Amino acid sequence: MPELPEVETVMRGIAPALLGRRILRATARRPDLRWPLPPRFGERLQGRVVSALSRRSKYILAQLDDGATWVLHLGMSGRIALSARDPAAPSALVGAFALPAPAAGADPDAALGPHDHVVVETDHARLIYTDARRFGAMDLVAPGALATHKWFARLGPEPLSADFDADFLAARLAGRGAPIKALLLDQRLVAGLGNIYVCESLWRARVAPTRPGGAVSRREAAALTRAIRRVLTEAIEAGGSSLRDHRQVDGDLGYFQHRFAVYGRAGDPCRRSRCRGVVTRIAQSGRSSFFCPGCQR
DNA sequence: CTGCACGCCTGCCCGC
DNA sequence: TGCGGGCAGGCGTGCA
Repeated sequence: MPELPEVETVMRGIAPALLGRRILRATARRPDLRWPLPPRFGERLQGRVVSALSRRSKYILAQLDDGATWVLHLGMSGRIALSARDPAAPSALVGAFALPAPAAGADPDAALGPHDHVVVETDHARLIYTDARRFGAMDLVAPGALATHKWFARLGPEPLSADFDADFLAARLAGRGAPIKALLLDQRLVAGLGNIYVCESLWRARVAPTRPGGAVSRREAAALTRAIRRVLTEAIEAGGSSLRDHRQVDGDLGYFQHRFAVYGRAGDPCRRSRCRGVVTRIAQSGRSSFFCPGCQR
C-alpha cells in the first residue's frame, strides 16, 4: 500500500533488475488488475530493453527502447519480488535484496501463488508482481502520450519538486472549504501523498487535519510544504537503507512505520517534546486521520 | 466547479 | 476454534 516514498523505494529496488536489461518474456496471468491490461501486454514487452526508470506520483515509469512507457501502479497491496534467473549469477545483477534463485531445472512458475499476476523475465532477473486486492494497474503508453494519459493529465506537482512551494500551496488552498486533510490527499493538488504521510506532515506542521483549507495561513502553508518535503525525504532515506537489509522490494510499511509520529498511534502520547497531548483517531470522509489535538490546531 | 459517499478486492485482526 | 464485523496505505465515479 505504497505512497510516494514506498513507490520510490520499489523503483530504486527494481532498477538493477530492469535498467538496461532486455525483457525476454513477460506474462500476464490474468487479463486485468484494477482495469484490463493493455492488449498483447506480454508480447509488447517481450524483446524490449528498459532504457530508463522513473517515478511520477505513485506510478513507476519504465521507458522502453521502442519509445513506449510501461507504467506500473501498486494500488494498495501491490508488491514486486525479484530473483536471479541463474542461481550462479552475482547478486549485484538483481540487487542484494533478491530472493534466492529457483533451483536449476525446476519450473519457476510452479511456485507462483494465486495473486502473482504478472511475471517479467529479463536477461538476468525474474520479477513477480503480486497484488492480492488488485487495486493496482499497468499500462503501455505510446511515445509522447504520457502527458495526456488519463492517469497523468490532471496530476498536481511532485511534492519534492521546486514547483511545490508556499506560494503554490497557499494559492491552491485559498477559498477552499474542505478540510486540509482531504485537500492534501487530492492528487490534482499535489501528487503522491497518501493517508499516512498527510497525517505525518500535518503533525509536523502543527496543523489539525480538520482545518478548512481556506483557513490555513500563509505561514502555515509554508510550514506544510517544508513538513511534507522532510517527511517524504526521511521516509525515502529509510526505504533506501531497508533495501540493503531486506530480501524483497515490496515497499512494505514495516520498513517505515516505526518512525511514524501519529499514524496508527491512537491513544499513545504525542511525541513532540513538552506536548502532553494524546494521539487521536477521527474519521474524515470515511478514512482515518491521526493527530494530536494538543499541538495541532 | 466543490465536497463527499461509495465501490472495487482480499486479507487480517479483533471480539464474541 | 469459528465467525462476523471492521479495518486497510488508492482511485474513479456519481450525486447533491
